[in-house]
Amino acid sequence: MTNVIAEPPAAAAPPGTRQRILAAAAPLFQRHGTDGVGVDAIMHAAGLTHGGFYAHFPSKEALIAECAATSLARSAARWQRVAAEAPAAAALAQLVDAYLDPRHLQGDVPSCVLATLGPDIARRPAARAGITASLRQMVAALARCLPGRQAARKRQRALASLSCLVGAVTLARLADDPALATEFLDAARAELIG
Amino acid sequence: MTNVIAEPPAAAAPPGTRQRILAAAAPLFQRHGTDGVGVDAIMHAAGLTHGGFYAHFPSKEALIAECAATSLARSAARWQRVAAEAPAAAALAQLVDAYLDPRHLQGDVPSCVLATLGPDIARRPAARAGITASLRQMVAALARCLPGRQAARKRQRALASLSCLVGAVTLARLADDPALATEFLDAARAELIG
DNA sequence: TGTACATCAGTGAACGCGCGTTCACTGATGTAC
DNA sequence: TGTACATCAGTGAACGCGCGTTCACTGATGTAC
Repeated sequence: MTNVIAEPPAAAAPPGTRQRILAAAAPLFQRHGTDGVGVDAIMHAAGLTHGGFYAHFPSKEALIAECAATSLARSAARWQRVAAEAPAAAALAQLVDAYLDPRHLQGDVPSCVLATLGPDIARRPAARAGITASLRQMVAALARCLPGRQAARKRQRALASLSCLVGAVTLARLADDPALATEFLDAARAELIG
Repeated sequence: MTNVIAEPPAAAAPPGTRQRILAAAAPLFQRHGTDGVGVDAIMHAAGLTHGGFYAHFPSKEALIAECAATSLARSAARWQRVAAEAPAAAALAQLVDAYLDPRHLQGDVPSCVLATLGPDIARRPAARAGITASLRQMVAALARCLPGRQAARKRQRALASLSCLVGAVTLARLADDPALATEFLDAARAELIG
């Protein structure tokens, strides 16, 4: 520590393993919460032992941040693609239907991090900073799909629509009754795509 | 343990202390997450030492469940009161404005557990079971405030409106930029009360 | 009124456990000669 | 082609710490006589 010359970073690991850890962590965090899974369980799910974790990430906190960021970035990229390629109404229907897919309520299909880890991410500065750009992209993509003439009005509706989507999945996961859960999803869909 | 005769339950504590623990725990859970605060910190905030906790609650899990349940029950009762007493449009405006109050974004004013602890509660069966009745009451109260003739349509809009409220606060807390956060709150307000 | 005793909410030391993190080591891979 | 060596991703034992929980104890309160 007295040596001023910067040491080389901890040996570069092959990119494949890093991605495997991220891929293993994402669904575990979603299902159990970020505090509900340990580094041990994540590495085990990736087919490795826990000791090797720190060759790929400086801390669990960093993994959480990167996990949230890449997960939402992937969603944002897909939204942008759909919004750019499909006609507005069809694109909107496609995004909304995918987001409100009832299979997200079971554990088997990974859902959106905003609805499954939102408040958790909000409390972690690094994670929060890492997702905001994607959040903007998703709003912009939604705005492009919405009807209306004024850009400001479209943006406003996009912000409210995204809120409705995230809230509906949050509440559907919260309701201790499958019928009520489905009602939340159906009501949001009806509100957003008539 | 070999004695079959049931022992009396752990000495009944005065009701005041129990409420103090609940009142101390609620804002801490909201700010730091349920895994981010220990029994020690909660009892300290209530002006007690951690050892006494188990005279009032069987476990931290039980405290979390009761905390979420009573917090949302209080909200539900207020919504029902407002919906019953004020004219529909005024009641809606009052509920929406209170819910989207930007002061909830700072830590000082307690916010709604749905937006601050939603996914966390959803993962805990006891907590989830304890809030569902209040969730229904809030939907019913909102439905009474919304314009429309058919009850089914009003209920549908109430479900979507609650989703929009919860999602807007979740996203506003998530956005790493105060301007974007305010946009989410304002857009939801505009969507719900023109 | 005064004394002895029972009650019991709250105390704080102690427990076992699991977590995040570190680190000396292994063993497979590939390069130098 | 074969041997010796360097590299380094991954291993797994070990660490310190904080957490949820337990429990023997304290000391204030109130009741019995």
